[in-house]
Amino acid sequence: MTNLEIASHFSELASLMELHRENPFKIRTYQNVNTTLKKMSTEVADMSAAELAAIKGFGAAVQDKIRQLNETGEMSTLKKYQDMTPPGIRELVKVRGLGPKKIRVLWKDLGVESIGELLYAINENRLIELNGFGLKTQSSIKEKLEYFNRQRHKYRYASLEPVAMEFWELIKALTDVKVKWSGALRRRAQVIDKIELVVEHGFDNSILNNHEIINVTSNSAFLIDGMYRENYSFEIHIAPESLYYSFLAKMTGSDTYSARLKDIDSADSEEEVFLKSGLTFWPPELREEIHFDQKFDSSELIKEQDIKGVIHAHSTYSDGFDSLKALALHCKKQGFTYLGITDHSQSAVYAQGLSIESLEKQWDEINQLNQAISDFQILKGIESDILNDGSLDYPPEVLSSFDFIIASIHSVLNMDIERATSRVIKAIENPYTSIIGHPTGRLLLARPGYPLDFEKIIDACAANDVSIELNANPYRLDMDWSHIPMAVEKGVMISINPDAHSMRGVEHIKYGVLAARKGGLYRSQCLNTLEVDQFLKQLKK
DNA sequence: GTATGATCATACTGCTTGCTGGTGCAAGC
Repeated sequence: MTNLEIASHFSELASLMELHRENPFKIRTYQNVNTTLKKMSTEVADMSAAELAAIKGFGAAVQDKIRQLNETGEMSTLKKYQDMTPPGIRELVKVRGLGPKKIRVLWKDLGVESIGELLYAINENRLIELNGFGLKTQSSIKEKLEYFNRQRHKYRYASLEPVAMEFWELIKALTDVKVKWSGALRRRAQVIDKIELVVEHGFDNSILNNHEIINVTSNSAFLIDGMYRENYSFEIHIAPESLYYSFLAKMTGSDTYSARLKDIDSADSEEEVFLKSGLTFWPPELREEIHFDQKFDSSELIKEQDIKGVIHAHSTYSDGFDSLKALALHCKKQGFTYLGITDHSQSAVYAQGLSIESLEKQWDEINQLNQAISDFQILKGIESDILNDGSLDYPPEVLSSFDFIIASIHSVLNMDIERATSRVIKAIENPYTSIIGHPTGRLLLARPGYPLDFEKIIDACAANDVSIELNANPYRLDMDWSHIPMAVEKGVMISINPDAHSMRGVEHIKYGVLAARKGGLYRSQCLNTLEVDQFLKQLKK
């Protein structure tokens, strides 16, 4: 079992125990196990018993539960709490903004046992009779449930990618004809609802019947759809004879885009289809509406290997899993030439944000490491919280000591568009701000983020020489790729940042690069494709 | 349930916000 899978078991256990009012310290322990597992760079399945026992917060009971998961795929304690909780209530626990205390009241006092029943009760105005509930709480719960329902049965690209790869390999092994990804998956959309494949004419659609992990729900001469491994929808489109590449190109692009492509008989490649349709060939990720009439030089598009520096990473000084030294050595080994370390600032108490004293300690260590590690540089950065009024949370004399500053919002995420926009603009106008971090605060499929007037944000960045982060964490991918053309047009540089909380987190850069390519970003428009000297020079411009 | 300092007992990120009910609490980061 992977760390992420194990982590989700502990996270569910903690939530269910909270719902059943168990010992809060046990709950805290399981929540900590969840966060630790998500940050770790080594799979616990590959670790020895002694190595597992050495991890802080992993005592005998936790080790035992991990062992059980790895050996049987199940955890008996979790099973016990699952059996005590109706399935609909277990689903409610996953809705953001609705905590265990409120859910318990809804379940025990109102008798609600599912999302559907809860929405019905809200429509009958029945929540306001409950203790601790009022009209505002009722309508905010309704909003959150509706958002949750809209996002159901969708996947973030990073979580679907390995499954889609596995499915593609499985189909390829069953047939001799050509098979390729298509649709939103091939366009590398950040949120996707199904795996789509295009297969060449001649595909024998009976081979999927009675397959143990593929469940076909409808099967015609042109389209097969069904479920893979119980919870992944798929569609297999069968190309008409001699039109494989035309069909593939059409099934990959968005609707309006595909309408411009012609049926080219017996084409040997997608490039030929584009050429004979009178269009420039674009890689799949760019085949979206908003690029319709734009011109791109696809050889200039950013690639993963163009990124020179790892910007935005957390170490054990705040809430990261790995030490500063381990992170730096890892980045060097991966071929990067610099690391911009950005632990949390002092007001981020929940993430052990750095006091001024801890900052000085970190700077001493950075100086020593920079002496010791050759051909590599660690830059002194910080992810400074943007406070409610838009100010940063260190005094100017401290802010001026950093090599660069990422300013991000981590609290009060519910401002309206005017207040949120002016808050961010004030942070952009701060003379010490270099980069605006995860600008909208969204979490894909979980939280929409606060509303922002993005044009004003981009204008303010252009006026103040501030770059915008494309946070590469697959849950964020924030800024959204669709805003990249506007930023680029106004000369604002984009920094593709992993927001790494461990060595492994550095890998997320690849998802940021995919999103940046969707936005049509060239390597010259990306801040951290610059070598370290140019990077620093660009900041000081 | 775990870590720590002393052998069983004790402490465990903390602050802000907004809602509800007239001060306390849930939820979020």
